[in-house]
Amino acid sequence: MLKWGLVPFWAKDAAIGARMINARAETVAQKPAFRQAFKRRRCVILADGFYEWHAEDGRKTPYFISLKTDRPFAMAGLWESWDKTDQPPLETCAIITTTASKSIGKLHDRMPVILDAPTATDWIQAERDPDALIAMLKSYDDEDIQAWPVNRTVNNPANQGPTLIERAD
DNA sequence: CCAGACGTTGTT
DNA sequence: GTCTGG
DNA sequence: CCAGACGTTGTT
DNA sequence: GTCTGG
Repeated sequence: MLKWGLVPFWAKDAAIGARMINARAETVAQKPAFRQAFKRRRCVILADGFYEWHAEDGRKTPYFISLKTDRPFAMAGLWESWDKTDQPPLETCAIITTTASKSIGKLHDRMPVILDAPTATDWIQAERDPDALIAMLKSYDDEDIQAWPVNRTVNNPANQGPTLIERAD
């Protein structure tokens, strides 16, 4: 079970993971925290949607973003194993972000990298040319994405359940 | 040379 | 572990 | 990102 | 107002 928040293998303290939730596609191959995972430990994180917050009238309105097919999809990720304690290794992951597609860009300037099924398979192959990997990290086709506002109860991560993704206006 | 950072804009 | 900044 | 704390052992 | 924790 991967925990979100990538803890680099060299970290002295697992707390660094809290700041390693996302990795930018533009720099993931260079950054010390991610580049080794980029070479050897790529993964996909499956979801049926994600949230972005849109600043409007001094408030941040959360939006639920998903595929028009309502099917789950793969997000490009990296994982690490951190083995600096007596405990079993801590396995963690990060989600790669890229420039928002045109429609999502109205809400927020970044979005997770969504991979279609064949590309997801490519992404997790052991040996890949770094340039080919980077080329996979594009924003997803706007035509296939839908978004709608949801209730602000989603702002508290303790809140769970299907009502969080119901449309609210 | 050593000290300090190592990342992104998010909720796991 | 490796790079950057001082 | 938002929610919640924010501090010390105390008297303007 | 700003920082920390989740």
